[in-house]
Amino acid sequence: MELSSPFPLETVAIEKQTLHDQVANRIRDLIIEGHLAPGTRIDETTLVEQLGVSRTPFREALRTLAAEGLVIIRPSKGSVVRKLTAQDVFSMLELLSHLEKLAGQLVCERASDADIEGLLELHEDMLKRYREGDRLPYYKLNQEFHSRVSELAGNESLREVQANIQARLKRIRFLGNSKPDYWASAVAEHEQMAAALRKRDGDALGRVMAQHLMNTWDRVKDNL
Amino acid sequence: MELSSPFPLETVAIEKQTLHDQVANRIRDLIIEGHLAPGTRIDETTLVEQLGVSRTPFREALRTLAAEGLVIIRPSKGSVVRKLTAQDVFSMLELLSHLEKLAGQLVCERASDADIEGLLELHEDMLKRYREGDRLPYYKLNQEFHSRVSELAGNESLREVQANIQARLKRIRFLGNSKPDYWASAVAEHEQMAAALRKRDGDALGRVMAQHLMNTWDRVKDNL
DNA sequence: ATTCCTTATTTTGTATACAAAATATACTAT
DNA sequence: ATAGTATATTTTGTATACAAAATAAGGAAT
Repeated sequence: MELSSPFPLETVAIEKQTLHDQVANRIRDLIIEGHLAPGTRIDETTLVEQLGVSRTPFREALRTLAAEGLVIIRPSKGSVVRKLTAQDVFSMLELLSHLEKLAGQLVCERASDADIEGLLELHEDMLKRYREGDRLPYYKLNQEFHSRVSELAGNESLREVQANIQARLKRIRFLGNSKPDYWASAVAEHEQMAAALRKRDGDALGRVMAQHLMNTWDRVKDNL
Repeated sequence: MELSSPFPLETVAIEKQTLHDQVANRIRDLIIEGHLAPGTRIDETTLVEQLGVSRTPFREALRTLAAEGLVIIRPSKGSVVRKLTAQDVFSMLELLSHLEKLAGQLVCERASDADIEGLLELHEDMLKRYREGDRLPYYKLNQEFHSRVSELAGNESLREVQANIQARLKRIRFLGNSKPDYWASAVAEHEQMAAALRKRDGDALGRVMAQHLMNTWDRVKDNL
């Protein structure tokens, strides 16, 4: 018999998905993809029916989403999809810009050459999508790029927080790319990021990423 | 009949605490105050009995705490109080140092004179506690000081994230003040913060606060 | 009609009951 | 004894049932 893996099994095994996890993921997607619009009341009875689960896992899932800030639970009065005010969005983008600035600096210090290479490939993919006008794939690659930078910064807490804020902003950011000239300037900023990455110039990368996010605010603020 | 208050009632009314909220708060305190030690398995049956609630609100509370990062839920295998590795703590302190740096900068730009004054009073209280050797009150005022700075930075997202990380680190940080010389240097750093606050020198304040947290790491790392 | 109050209906909150999974125990074979 | 397997027990996950609160509907008085 072969020698078994040096890692204990549980770290390798695919994590079992409990029902409430699945439900949380499902509702999260519904919110992020806009099928449950901000401000919408979350009707337990119908949603539970549509998902084919009982209220128990459903309500547990709601608590998770509430802690993530996607949903507001008003005691005895039902839950609603959190509606972001302009101020909410600004505060998130301001914070995110500082977080990604930090991530940009750290990634240049800490990531391996291969990882940087991977980021640059991602960037090339984005460019291709841009040139071909494929908005949705571009958008997804863009999310992936920002997530990956945070991940490769080598600070798990930073990664978590970035992921959470990015999730909350997903819909908003999509709007920001909806006008062509906005898209063009976003792409130009990403070019600068790539250049800084190639030089592993953390300060430059951080600066561009921060700027990128404050520009996102400018692109987005009038839609709120 | 009198004219009613100009504010709608719900904004004034005390928020109704549902059972799962109370339970979440209760368990959170138990964890933070060390009555539920890191790594401890959370036994639903006994805990539910002690709290005198049924499993439903208890489990909902657990999901909240899990999302906050205080508890780990292992599907079908029970929950445990999250145990922080040295790396976890480092990543939190590194992130927190950047967050509070930002908070320090912003508070100098955005807070009112009265608010700054309030912070300085808090600082004086801390000094008094230090001189009298009252460790626990000092500790609480210290937490309050850092929270207040984040609050007065005028960015709600920043405040939330700071509060979350501070909560996770509460126990750890207490350790950091346990040795007298550590305490002394922490107080010295706070003196610098106060000086910067008086001058509304955001850069200086940010620098000291960031440094303060990286020093916390040095004070704490050997106890992990 | 409009306002107020009363009574239904729906919706939410919590407890309990049942099912499924994991863990512990006891037994058998070697 | 020990390893392995089968069975019992505990623990977790989910569904349902009941209670309490909020909302909606209906009707009486102005």
